Amino acid sequence: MQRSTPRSLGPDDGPLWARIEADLRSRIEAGEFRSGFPGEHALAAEYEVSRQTVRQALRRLREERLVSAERGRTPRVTADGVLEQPVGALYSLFASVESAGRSQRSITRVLEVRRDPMVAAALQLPSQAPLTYLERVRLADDEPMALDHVWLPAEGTEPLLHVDFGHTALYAELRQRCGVRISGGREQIRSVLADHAQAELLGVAQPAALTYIERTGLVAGRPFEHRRTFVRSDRFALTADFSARDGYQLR
Amino acid sequence: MQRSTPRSLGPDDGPLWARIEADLRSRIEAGEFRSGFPGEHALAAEYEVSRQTVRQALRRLREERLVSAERGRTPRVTADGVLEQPVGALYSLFASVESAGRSQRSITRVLEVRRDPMVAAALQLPSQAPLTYLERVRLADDEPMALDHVWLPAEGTEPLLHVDFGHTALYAELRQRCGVRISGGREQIRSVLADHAQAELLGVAQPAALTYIERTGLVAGRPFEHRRTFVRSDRFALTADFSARDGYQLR
DNA sequence: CAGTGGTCTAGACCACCGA
DNA sequence: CGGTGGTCTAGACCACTGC
Repeated sequence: MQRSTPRSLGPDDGPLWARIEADLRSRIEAGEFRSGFPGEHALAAEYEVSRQTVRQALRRLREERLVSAERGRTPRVTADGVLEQPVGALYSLFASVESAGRSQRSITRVLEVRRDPMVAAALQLPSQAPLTYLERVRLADDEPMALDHVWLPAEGTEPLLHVDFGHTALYAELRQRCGVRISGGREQIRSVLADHAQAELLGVAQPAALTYIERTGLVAGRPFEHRRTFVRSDRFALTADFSARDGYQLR
Repeated sequence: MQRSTPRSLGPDDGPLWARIEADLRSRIEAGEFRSGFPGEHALAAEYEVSRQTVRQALRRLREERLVSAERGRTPRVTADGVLEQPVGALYSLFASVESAGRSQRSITRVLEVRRDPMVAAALQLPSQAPLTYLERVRLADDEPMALDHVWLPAEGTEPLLHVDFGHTALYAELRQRCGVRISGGREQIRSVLADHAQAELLGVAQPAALTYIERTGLVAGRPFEHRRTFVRSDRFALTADFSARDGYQLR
């Protein structure tokens, strides 16, 4: 709680606003600001910079919805305890179900530690590294919607083995029980034919086309989650808006 | 060419920077700035505002890549004659082919004026409105890749009826011959089974899963393009990166 | 070299929100 | 009412580019 000395920043390599942004990120990460985030005037005073510099430092944090910013309102850190901005085709599909007023639940078919050299390679782990494996059938209003396979490194995800995934979200459990937050990643979307087992689990007649989403989720820039999801395409579609202004936005 | 009087702006309803942004947009649209775009200092002088206000007005234009902005370089309008920032699943698929070093061409199967009440409704036109219809098989290295159906309002797209679409891109022709620029829109992505005709045209054995993309392109906020594309999913996939910072980015 | 955009300052007025 | 963010000004210094 320095009062008259300015907050000291990292090495003098980048612009001032970038160093302030980085400092604020680490302070947020460290859990400071749990009860309210400072306003622009306060930050300008604390860092002994102009308000424009503070605003530049806050620009990205606000774009990412990491901190709230509304005129008049008390600013807050929104990522602490609240879901981070959800992105991705999977989230989009499942969210569309809920926005249609349909209930959602899962049937866990497998939840155990396994080894799989191919998946281990995708996660950049030794081929015999133990992996937490979760296989679920996802239902919308008790109707099969998707078949979901998730692999995570067993190391660090032990608490998940005792979780009932019938109604809870994987990412929320990962965050709360393991302190791990998926920050980004890559998805590949294809269409495939359902095999016999998949058709049976999803309740579709063969032949049937499924939407296949393969996702690699990153934590701190390293692969942490490998996921394969097969979605019934007769009932669920991906919708996106695109524009020069906003790029590609899944809905 | 006012020199000592400031440039007059529209009604005094929004922030100054927003009115300057709108003014710059219309000036760009009108074809001013063909030989160089003014710098920030010049714009500040012309509008008699501070440079920060000019920078705020330019922020979106730069994000959209409508004008270039690099330190030291002469600023330019980039949308004039250059492709606008391409977005969308379709573009992503076709771009991945070219980045893999494969050649691309199309076989035009149909190019004519048609009527189709369903499509007309999607384009918000009277049900018997004439429509320019283009149907192509798209090839990568002479191998069938996708089946592409496009409908446009016939009114305003007459010049397209004499174009050879074997090697040219629809959007470029639309821009150059009809002065129309697709600024955004919506896509829906599903998986479907190929019917007999599609399987034959695409050279796949039935049953086969295809990726089906339905796109509505907007011009000035109104539907202008209705497109249905069926892509061989055994050879082509959609890939996207996602992150809190950048959202969902097709590759 | 002159011109560019990037960064930064030290003020200011205002609309809006919540207590 | 006090505090918030949104807007705006009139300067300044600098790194970089292209001539």
